[in-house]
Amino acid sequence: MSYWLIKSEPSSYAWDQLVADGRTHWDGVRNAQALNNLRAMKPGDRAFFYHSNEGKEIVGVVEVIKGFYPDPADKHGKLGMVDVKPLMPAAVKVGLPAMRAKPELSELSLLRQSRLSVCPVRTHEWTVLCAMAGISA
DNA sequence: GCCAACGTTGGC
DNA sequence: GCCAACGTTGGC
Repeated sequence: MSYWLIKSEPSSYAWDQLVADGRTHWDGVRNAQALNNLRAMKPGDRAFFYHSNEGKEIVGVVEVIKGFYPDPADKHGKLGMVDVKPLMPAAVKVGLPAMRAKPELSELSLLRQSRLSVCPVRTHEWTVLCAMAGISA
């Protein structure tokens, strides 16, 4: 099982919306590197749900319930999506400054490449972040 | 195939 | 609202 972090601006798709929907297609990813990460997602993988721009914090955990499949609207066959469902909210939201303050997270993809919308998370990073969020996932 | 110009993302 | 980082586009 792999771990990830996916970003969304709350003004376009917030955690509460995902909870209300029960599941969603994670599409609209165009960046090549983010798409590569998306392609590597497998059912059962977990991802932090991060609110960018507003909040700038981890607000929950999602589970991948369907691995990468192509976007039928894309004629070039490059774009695609995965399906995710909410797993649990963060008991404590984890903001950027808190993450930066942790030496264990100095290599965190989110902190190193702020514009990458789908980031990998190492196992030890996942563990640290779960502890900070007050959850066990 | 290089690189300048431009667009977008996202933190501040 | 500004700007840094970075991706993309297009002229050469």
